[in-house]
Amino acid sequence: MARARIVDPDEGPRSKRAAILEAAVEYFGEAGYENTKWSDVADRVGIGQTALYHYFESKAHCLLTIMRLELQRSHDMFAEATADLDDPVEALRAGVRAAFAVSEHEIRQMRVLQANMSLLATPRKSKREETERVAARQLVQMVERDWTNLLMRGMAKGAFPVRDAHMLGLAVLGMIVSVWRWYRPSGAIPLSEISDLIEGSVVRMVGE
Amino acid sequence: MARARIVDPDEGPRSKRAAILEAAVEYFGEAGYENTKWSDVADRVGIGQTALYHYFESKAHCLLTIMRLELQRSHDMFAEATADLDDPVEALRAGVRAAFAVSEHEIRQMRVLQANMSLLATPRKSKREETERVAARQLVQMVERDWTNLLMRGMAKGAFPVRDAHMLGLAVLGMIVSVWRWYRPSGAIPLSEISDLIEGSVVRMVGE
DNA sequence: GCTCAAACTGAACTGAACTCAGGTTGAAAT
DNA sequence: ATTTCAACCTGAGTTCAGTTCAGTTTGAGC
Repeated sequence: MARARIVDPDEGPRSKRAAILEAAVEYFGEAGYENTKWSDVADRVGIGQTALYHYFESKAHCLLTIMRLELQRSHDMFAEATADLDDPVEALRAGVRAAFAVSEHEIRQMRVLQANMSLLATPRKSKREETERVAARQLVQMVERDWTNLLMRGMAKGAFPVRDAHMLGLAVLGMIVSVWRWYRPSGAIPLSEISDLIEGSVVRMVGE
Repeated sequence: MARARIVDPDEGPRSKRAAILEAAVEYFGEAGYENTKWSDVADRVGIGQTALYHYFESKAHCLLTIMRLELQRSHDMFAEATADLDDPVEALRAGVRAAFAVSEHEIRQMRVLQANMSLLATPRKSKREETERVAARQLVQMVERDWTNLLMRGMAKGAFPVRDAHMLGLAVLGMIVSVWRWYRPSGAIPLSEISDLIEGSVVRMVGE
């Protein structure tokens, strides 16, 4: 399994793919996907609108790519943070902390992902879009399994009371990602405080 | 305060407003707002596309109306469920249970609301849309305050340990509404089980 | 300095949301 | 029973962002 991992295209020396993705994350994250014109992204990068189609099949294809990349990052960060922690409670805490140890650009990317999550539900007409969508969906399930497995491990070890690990995992994950709907770096509350509160809440709701 | 409550227009005897809202909830909820053509809604109701504009200024205006109505409902249900419960823990449990005591139509409406929440962030160009948006935003804050106040009351009474009630309230609310992103009535898990698990989780994370 | 794929472009096309300029209908007042 | 008029509706356009087309330019590597 996990054979379907998309290999991102090798970028030529004058490729603007990375610049497009960055500009798109910024616009989609700040103004919203619907509110940003595809041509705005082109302008920001300094190319004509049609040049975008050299890199992405469509505006949606670009969005789906951003979402997949963010999901890949989330999954990788979780795995790295929890890898060599045997104590389930410590692993749980590390997982939460990793989820909030993010740069401003990554925050925007999270926001884009969360705001457009429902896009992953329905099939796409074009091949490349559908490929990205399916890959993203699989990554969503992987991230869900990351949390579920952690909880199941803890329950098996007797560190957590036995409950429906899948549903509980979804609830934990839901609580964590809900932060990206309202959090803004410019706001009054520092992210570290949010992280601490969520970390404590997760430990309490999973434990006893 | 709360003076800005929108009074929904009196409907004439042959008004199709209710029918449009119902069809729109169904389409937006099942296929997604972006994926449903405004004319699909017209077809379902049995009128020409342009007749829609007699009732709503735009597709977005209809969506915003649906969202506002759902927020109003959520707020009212919470208030009703928790009104005469003095014990903070009991009130908390009642609030969670009320959030999940919903019909299939209301589930779809929740899904529409959650999937398009980010629409409330940026101002709208047209007056009527903006009015709906602002009203919806206020209702969001009211719902947030519902939970926050409940937590603060519990903390003041010594029923819950003192923590940042606003952040905790947002976390609780985030966990609850996250269910509408994945739950489908056709799925294997009955809603009552989800409700029970969330209820327990909320009590544990808020209490100690 | 040649080559050719990568990178780009202006002009045209598409389709869904929306506007316009009226036409129809039926509840209620006369 | 007729009239009235606001509510309700329509077909024919318009608009605009996303996309396609039919090529042209660029520059890294031979």
